[in-house]
Amino acid sequence: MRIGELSRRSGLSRDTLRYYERQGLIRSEAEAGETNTYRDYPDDTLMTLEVIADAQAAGLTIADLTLFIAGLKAESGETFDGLAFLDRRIAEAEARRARIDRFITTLRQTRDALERAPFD
Amino acid sequence: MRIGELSRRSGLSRDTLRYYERQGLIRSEAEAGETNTYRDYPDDTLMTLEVIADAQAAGLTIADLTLFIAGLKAESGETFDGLAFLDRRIAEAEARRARIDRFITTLRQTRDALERAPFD
DNA sequence: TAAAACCGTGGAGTTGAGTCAACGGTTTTA
DNA sequence: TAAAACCGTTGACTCAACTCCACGGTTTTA
Repeated sequence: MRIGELSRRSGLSRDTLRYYERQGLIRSEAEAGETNTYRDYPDDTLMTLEVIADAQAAGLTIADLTLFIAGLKAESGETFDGLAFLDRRIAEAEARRARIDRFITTLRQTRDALERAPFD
Repeated sequence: MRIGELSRRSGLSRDTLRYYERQGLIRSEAEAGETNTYRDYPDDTLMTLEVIADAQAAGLTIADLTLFIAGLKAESGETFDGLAFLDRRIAEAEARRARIDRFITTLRQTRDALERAPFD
């Protein structure tokens, strides 16, 4: 699919998609047998973009993600300690989730207090 | 407590603390009866800083937090729709939480796959 | 009491993640 | 077939959240 369609379906701007591609997060090929230079994205790019959004919510930077993607497909064994990397990210994501949970509790308490005493 | 101690105990730099104060997130008084111009933070600032960190994990910007704090203490009733603001933030925080959960699942699956096939 | 450790201000610089503008080529549509 | 709608690149710009630096005053410590 071309960038315009991917943009519509993902909700991300064309600039953002090209930016992600420059950073190595997604890939495209030149459209087959065309004279133009238009990008052609495979359908599963939409799923990749969802994972990217999830990872960002969990606090990973784009550089982290690049490393992650590069590491996972680097079959070169020793250059990247995948397990350690993953364990670290899991712990960080869980810590962030705990913070969010705490904040949701704070918000709910505030909300309830405000609802009970609207004219303070 | 002075800024150096607050910095040590919170893990935030002195510059960050002064930045937060400029943004209205925390407050200090001049040290009582001193000739200097040193900031003096109340002990509960540490708790405030925890809430700020939680809120940031939940995706709020510092501007959001400033608004939030200002809104809650503005007894001026009409200028700020506290309930709507809170409901919106709760929904956003929950959405972010769901993304993180999904990402943790992804990470765990990746980790398990890597552990089972370490020499791919 | 001098050195070391703190603190203050003002302002410039950095980083991450986009976003925008200008300019020109390509497809699609009326 | 011309206008509208796309697409490409390059490079500058923005914005949030810090971070650093220079310079000078204050406290604490050896």
